[in-house]
Amino acid sequence: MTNKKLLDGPLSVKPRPRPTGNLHDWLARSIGERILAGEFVPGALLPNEAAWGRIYDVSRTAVREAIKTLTGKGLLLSRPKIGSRVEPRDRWNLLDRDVLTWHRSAIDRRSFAASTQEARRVIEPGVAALAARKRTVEQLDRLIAAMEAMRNAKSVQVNVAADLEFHEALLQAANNDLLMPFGIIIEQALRNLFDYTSQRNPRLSIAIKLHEKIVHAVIDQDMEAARQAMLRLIDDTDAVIAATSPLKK
Amino acid sequence: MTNKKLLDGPLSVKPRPRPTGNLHDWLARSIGERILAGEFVPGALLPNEAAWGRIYDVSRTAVREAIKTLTGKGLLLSRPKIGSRVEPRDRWNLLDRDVLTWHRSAIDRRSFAASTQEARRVIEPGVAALAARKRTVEQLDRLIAAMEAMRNAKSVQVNVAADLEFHEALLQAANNDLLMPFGIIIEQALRNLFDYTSQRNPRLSIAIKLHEKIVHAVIDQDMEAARQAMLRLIDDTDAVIAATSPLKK
DNA sequence: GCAAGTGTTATTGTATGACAAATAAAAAAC
DNA sequence: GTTTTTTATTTGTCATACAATAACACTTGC
Repeated sequence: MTNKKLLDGPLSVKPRPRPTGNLHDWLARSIGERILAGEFVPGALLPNEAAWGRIYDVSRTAVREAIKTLTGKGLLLSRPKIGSRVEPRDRWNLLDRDVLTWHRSAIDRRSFAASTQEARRVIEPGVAALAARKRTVEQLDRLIAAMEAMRNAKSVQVNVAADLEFHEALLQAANNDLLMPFGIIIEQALRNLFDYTSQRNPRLSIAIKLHEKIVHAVIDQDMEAARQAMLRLIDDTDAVIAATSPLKK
Repeated sequence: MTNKKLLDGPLSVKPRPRPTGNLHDWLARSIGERILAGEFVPGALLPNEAAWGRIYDVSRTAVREAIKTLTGKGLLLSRPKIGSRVEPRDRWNLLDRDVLTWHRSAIDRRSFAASTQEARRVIEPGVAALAARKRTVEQLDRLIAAMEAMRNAKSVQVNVAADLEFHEALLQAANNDLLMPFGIIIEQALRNLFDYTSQRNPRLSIAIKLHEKIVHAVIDQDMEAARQAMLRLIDDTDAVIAATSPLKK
């Protein structure tokens, strides 16, 4: 950091808790978080590259690479003489791992949980039905193994991992590339749920039974049964969330 | 282009049909297409930055920015001393506009149509149901306006645009951010359908009636009716696709 | 006044060269 | 054989210079 041109006045807007790891990654994260937090709304013009460089005391190269990363995620569009403008929300790749993480930390927990559960309710029953129809035997094995791991889990951590693996395996068994990106929502929904309960799930045995119904439907290749079983599982998750205090954190 | 270090031997692997517009955008597209086409499979190591520079006769700067773009889309991961490695497929942001386009041109039309229709069948009925429950009056107005435009359309182009607008409006009316990224699938599905028929849709009047049923269900806030109406619409689209020659192009 | 062209200027785009940091792989030491 | 050290390769970061683009102000001609 031999950047001589430090901001010398009161215009120095932001602190710079200089990080670990790659500079451009960290920059992309910093700027991305600020966009998702609403500091720069869609249509707004960002500070220009040189300004970012001054704000964070980094070279224009690093700034540009960070901006390219964010552009790749659909958050920005840069044009000469104009600058970098925040894209409309419907262009954002909200299912990108990073973007979803920033989004999650920008909104309150409960409404995030509500969105994820709502989205799961739209998609996962159909995924379960597809998996029931199209799964290969290898994919079925993976699902059964995840079920087994869930049943035998001795700790909450192991249980959560098995749960994630179960839903990931189911999604993969649906054999449709275009649905795979949805996995990140399931993952976030379950992690969020885990943050809520944070203890041993009191309904764990119920949850296990519900998962088993899905497995059986997939074994039988019964699309409707799979769909219904998944719906009941999501209902149960909603119940767990509803049972936690709305004021918690 | 004053790059003196041209490849001088028979190792010069690729042509360079130097493009229009931004170099790094074009580079990202070129490399992205090659990845989606399977030239570099997940886990494979890409040529290093300097090599790309030689291959396309561009500076390392441009190469790095292109790679950052692709990394932002989840296709790559770069590490010092290693290089840039193609990420596993489930990390790819397949719902990114660019990535989906590259994917589309990398696989054959029919299987792309099959995937998109299958995905729509999973997602859109639930979206229609959600929209029926949660739409605001403004959102309903937008939906009705799209319906009107569809009814009055004099050309295929206008009809397709209205159709896209209809489904986009419906998706927006579902009021769930996490579902918005799926809009790109619907868009691609409809565009693909248009490429198929490429003429005036012989079932146009049927399609319009099916869309109207959805509108009425959303007006009535009848979730089940909306779901069923959407399912019937997708069935109809499948029928149109099935009616076209499997050998066409 | 106003339309059309013309120049000015702010911003991103591209190139080059240099060095830092990370780390896999090879070499050396034990 | 195992551990440690060195080396080499690749990405990461910086600085600087200039090109390309296009919004905006300005002139010019009518």
